Amino acid sequence: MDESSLEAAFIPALHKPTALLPIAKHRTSILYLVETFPVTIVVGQTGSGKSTQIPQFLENAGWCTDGKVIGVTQPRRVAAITVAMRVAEEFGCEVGKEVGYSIRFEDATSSSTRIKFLTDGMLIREALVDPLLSRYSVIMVDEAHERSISSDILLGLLKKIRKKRPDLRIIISSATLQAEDFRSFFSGPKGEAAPDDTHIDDIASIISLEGRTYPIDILYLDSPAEDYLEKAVSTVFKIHENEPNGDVLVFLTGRDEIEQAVQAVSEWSTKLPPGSQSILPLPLYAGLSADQQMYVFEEAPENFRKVIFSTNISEASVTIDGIVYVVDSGFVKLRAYNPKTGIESLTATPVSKASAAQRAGRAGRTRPGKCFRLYTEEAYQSLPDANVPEIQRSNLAPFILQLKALGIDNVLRFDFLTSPPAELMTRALELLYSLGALDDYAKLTKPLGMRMAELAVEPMMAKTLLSASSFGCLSEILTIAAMTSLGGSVWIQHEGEKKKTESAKRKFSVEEGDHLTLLNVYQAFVTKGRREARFCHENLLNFRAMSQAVSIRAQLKRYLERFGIKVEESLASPSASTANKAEQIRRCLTAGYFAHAARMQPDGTFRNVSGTTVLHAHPSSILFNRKADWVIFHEVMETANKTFIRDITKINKEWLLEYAPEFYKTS
DNA sequence: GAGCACTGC
Repeated sequence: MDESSLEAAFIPALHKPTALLPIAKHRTSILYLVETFPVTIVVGQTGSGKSTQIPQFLENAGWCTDGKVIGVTQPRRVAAITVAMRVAEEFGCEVGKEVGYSIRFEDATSSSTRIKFLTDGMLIREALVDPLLSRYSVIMVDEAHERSISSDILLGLLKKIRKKRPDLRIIISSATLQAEDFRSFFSGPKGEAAPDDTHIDDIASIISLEGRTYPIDILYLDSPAEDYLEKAVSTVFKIHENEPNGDVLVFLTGRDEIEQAVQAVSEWSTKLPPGSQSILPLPLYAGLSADQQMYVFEEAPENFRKVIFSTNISEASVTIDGIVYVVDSGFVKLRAYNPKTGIESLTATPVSKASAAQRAGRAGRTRPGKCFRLYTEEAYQSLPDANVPEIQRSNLAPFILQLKALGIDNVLRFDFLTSPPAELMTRALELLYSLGALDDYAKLTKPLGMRMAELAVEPMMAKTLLSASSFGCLSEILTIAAMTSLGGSVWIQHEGEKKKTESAKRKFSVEEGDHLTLLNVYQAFVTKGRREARFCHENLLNFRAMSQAVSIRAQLKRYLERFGIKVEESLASPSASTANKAEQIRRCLTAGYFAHAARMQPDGTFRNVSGTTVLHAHPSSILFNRKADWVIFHEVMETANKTFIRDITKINKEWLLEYAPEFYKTS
């Protein structure tokens, strides 16, 4: 056979698939770098095997002698569990033996554990007890490019620890774009120590691993879409009509949009000619129950093309097999925090290039795929490289408290990967001061501030809990703290059954507000409902959330007992007990939430104390459309149209002056 | 009279 005939038969592929190189090929170089450099930055995509293989290479190479442990942090609990399970299997041991994991409520480790997977928040907690993290020989921070607050703070701590523990080895796993940021964070800017430019960085090095993805065609719109929701739906139709088999994943921003799109597609798909392949549209967002979420993982019935309309949950947290086409709206809902008002907002924002790449990558996991971006290539070029790190757009109070508890007094000087705006710091310090966690010199108070830092709830609730004994309602406040930390997932909402949910709620409602109502729900669950799923089902309660509340409550109780605070359990429902008990609970809540006070106006809306912000009771509140005067609330959030307050309780104005005279002395 | 993306101790 001559060469020319070969050329005639084969056409070179437009895109070459990335080589399927196993990470094993890099074993020696990784070990060399970890041996030589204090900090190693590993660049590799999902699927490169870095999280599972690198810890095993290190264990094998003797990094666990003398009882030392290799710690691998993950941003999410599920990831810590699943990676630990896979590594344990490859290692040939049970989870919890040589390979284990540690997350809130679950410690699957033992004295024989050598490779330990844990959430980054958990490792920061460990530093409270063991400030130099002396048990660990190597710490690998996985998915550091996501720039969560905890992984950012962890990196700052590790940089500090490294100076006192030169033997500690740090591995940071990152996407390509951010690798250089991490390197210069640990080594200083390139050439800083060498004016002659021949300086070889002796602190941090970067290694790249090939990922295992297939090529993906990226397609842009030639002119901007007026309505990306409409465009998303019509793009799905086009894919269905023109493209070969393969499931579709559509990225939208929220529940509303997703339900609309699912509706539109299912109406349209009934008009498909009989006999042709049909479409199965499915929603996916965090608010769905576990059962409803499971549908997206099931294979579509024969002659159906699965189309999943999803929030950002599928960008990193959830992986669905069989996706060949991705439709990217180009938007995501992001949380922001306004330090001037202390109000969080949640608004649809253009995605970053990093996010867009991650979304597109979801198409190429099993075979070559296509990504339809519902924006122009020009618009893509103007997107920011990465999202603004969480630390620059969040309420920092809980983290300042943790840093202080770790002995870092001068938080303004803390070495942040990216510094938070000064206003955010000031706001957090002011709040902590007003709660009594910090003294006039911004030092952590003892025991109050120290205990607030140790409790796994946000500062205002921590203050409430630590005040509860003196109000004689600790048992009740423990329950309320657990229930509010569920973040509104107590009730199950089925589509088109809003009325049913409302009447289910009414059964437990307490006139004074949401906190006492939540207390009522919990007490009914553990007594009448015997903590069973059936009770939840009958009352439209979220069983998973209620069980979670039981665990959180138990954990908080253990903390308090460790502080020497006695918890006297009482299971009387607030309505059945004296009115005095309910009042004590409301007073106690005021002692922690005085900064979240508002007063109802004649028009039914609320104003904050300074009168500057119009607040609306969230429709999920018992006080929605009811009359009230002064209230305190757990949470405030701004959406596109309105600013809502959630978990609201009626109080007396005098209590504010009684429990926060400093805070309210001018008003 | 109307709605919150995601994660964590």
